[in-house]
Amino acid sequence: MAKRVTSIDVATLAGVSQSTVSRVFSDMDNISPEKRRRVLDAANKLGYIPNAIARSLTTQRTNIIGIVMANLTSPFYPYVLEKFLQRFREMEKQTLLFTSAPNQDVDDIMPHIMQHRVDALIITSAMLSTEMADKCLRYGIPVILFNRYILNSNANAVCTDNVEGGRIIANLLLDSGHQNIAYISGQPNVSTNTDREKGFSDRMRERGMTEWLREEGDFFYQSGYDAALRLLSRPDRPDAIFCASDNMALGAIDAARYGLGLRVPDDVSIVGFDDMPMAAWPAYQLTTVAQQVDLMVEATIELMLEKLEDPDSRPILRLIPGRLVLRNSVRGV
Amino acid sequence: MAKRVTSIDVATLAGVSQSTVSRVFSDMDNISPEKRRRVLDAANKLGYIPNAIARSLTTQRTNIIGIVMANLTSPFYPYVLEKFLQRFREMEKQTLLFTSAPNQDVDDIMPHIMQHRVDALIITSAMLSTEMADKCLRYGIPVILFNRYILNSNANAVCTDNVEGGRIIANLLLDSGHQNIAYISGQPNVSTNTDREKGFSDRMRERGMTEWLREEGDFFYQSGYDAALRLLSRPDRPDAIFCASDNMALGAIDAARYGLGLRVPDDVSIVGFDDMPMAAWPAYQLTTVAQQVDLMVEATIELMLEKLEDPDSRPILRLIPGRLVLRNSVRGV
DNA sequence: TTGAAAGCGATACCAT
DNA sequence: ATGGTATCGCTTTCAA
Repeated sequence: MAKRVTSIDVATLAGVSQSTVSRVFSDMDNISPEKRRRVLDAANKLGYIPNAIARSLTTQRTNIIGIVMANLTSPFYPYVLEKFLQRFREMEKQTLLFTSAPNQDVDDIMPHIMQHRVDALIITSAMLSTEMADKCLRYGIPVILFNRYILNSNANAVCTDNVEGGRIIANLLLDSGHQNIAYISGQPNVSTNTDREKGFSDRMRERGMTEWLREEGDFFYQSGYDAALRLLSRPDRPDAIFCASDNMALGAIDAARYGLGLRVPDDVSIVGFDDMPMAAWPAYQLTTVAQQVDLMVEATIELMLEKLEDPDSRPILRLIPGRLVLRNSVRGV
Repeated sequence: MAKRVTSIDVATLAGVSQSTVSRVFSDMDNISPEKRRRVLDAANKLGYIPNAIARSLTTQRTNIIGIVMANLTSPFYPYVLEKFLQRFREMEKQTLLFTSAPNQDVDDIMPHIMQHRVDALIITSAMLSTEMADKCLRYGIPVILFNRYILNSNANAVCTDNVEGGRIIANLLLDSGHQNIAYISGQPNVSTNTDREKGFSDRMRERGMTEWLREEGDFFYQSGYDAALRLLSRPDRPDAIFCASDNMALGAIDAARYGLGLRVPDDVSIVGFDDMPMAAWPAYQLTTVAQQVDLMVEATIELMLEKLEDPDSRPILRLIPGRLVLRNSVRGV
């Protein structure tokens, strides 16, 4: 391998001190135009690229944001990741990406993350133990949860207002005259699921419903397909299904159509949650509550910057409203 | 912020030298069990986490792999990324993720990547100028292109055998008796597109076809939808369409069904390329040529490790065969 | 404006 | 097996 070029090599060639080279590449302004030119020439000639590792060691900042993604395979998250990357690029921050292994707690990978001294950490759709959150706080690393929250914890969070989203859907289905509304859940114990169900159930009861069908899913396509098949094969077949995610809703539509030969929305209305790109495809035309990803990402970054400024300010939970998107999978609207 | 804990603090508390602390955390074995315990106790008490930045500075290795993704929004790539992350996790490597801005050359972000001294770089679906490839070589950073290649360059590459894939599809459609086969292309000047088209065209001609319809797309859903709409509205409507990507093929199916009321495959057969998860959904049942992502990722990592061992070995292009997946979007098979 | 020198927090070589 | 110390490539005082 070619010998590595350092600022000393550049300094020697340019006939200046190493400090001066450093100043040029740190964008300091107290430098004579002539020396700056000489330094840049020399650097160019040698193919010098400043070493961010060494810089981080002295500045105590890496300019790297850590981001933990739980599941990239669900079509909603790549879009989230893309947005974050785009914003980070604009901010000239680098991104260290982690995935938590299936069913693995984020706690397990935290040591790896901390070793690299990221400036801040964003965790999507996964939980962090309170102890870990505290540890990060002690280390001065702001942590923002995205799409999950923990009450009474030191972790900040940005989340869609899932409870209100659930209410919106209950209203929609009841307003459009559905009588027998079923719910297909996501994984239990996940706030996105429980909140959506809570809003839905509360509003159902407020409006006089006392019982309804319910199947358990796991947010993924296949579970929606299977659960819908079970629901729609019953003698007391529901006339509407609220699925806790778009993914499951698409599965439910396919189950209705291709599994049982039913028409959507004529025979059964189906609603999702998230608004992933496929929801808009002609094949599905899914009515859903959109998570406003752009707003959520923006809020997350804003929160992160605040915490970077004042690490000890008290934790914040920011709720972003969901937006009802009417397409064509609910009859009578 | 709490004062940072360093190996010196641990050494002091444990009553040993700083070197010893370092040895414990570098997994050296020449250490008495008793001192090791004392060190670990002290570290634990203080909440010590080794600083990877400082370590990288001395070892000249970051343990970080850079990976550039062109478009996360196409459902094929998240799966690729997921695979890479999974393997890197197993190898205890971290991942620095970059996206090239739309229509931006990877060259533009290379300085950022190089600053962080990644141990190796994987570039998916984007090109690198020959000069940059050379520069990386000089810096001793192995570069592997994934899903693209450049002939006669210093860059290594892993790619599906797209030419053969194109041939396979021509054979399939001709064997099943189609007479009027159209092609919807991806972006021109992209090897994945040109190779697929080349294999397809060559085989078509070898088997006596001289002319066929062709529309230009860009690999994305909407372009497939639009192009199929144009093709299928013609008086000499094709009885089969080969789309250069699954994404476009799904668009084409929707265009046929929902745009024109045609049945797939009865009225028109449609074939894709990639085998993304949705291709298997009941709504589509898309016949396609699968890119064998697992094999490709494995080959990429293997290649990377080879290059890490011997940076000056000559560049390698590794072709992975595509695998025909027969579902239900082609009639007569 | 410029240069000299002291860190940053590890690793690794050299003694012991 | 352990400790002392030079070193990695920068940034950042402090003097000049």
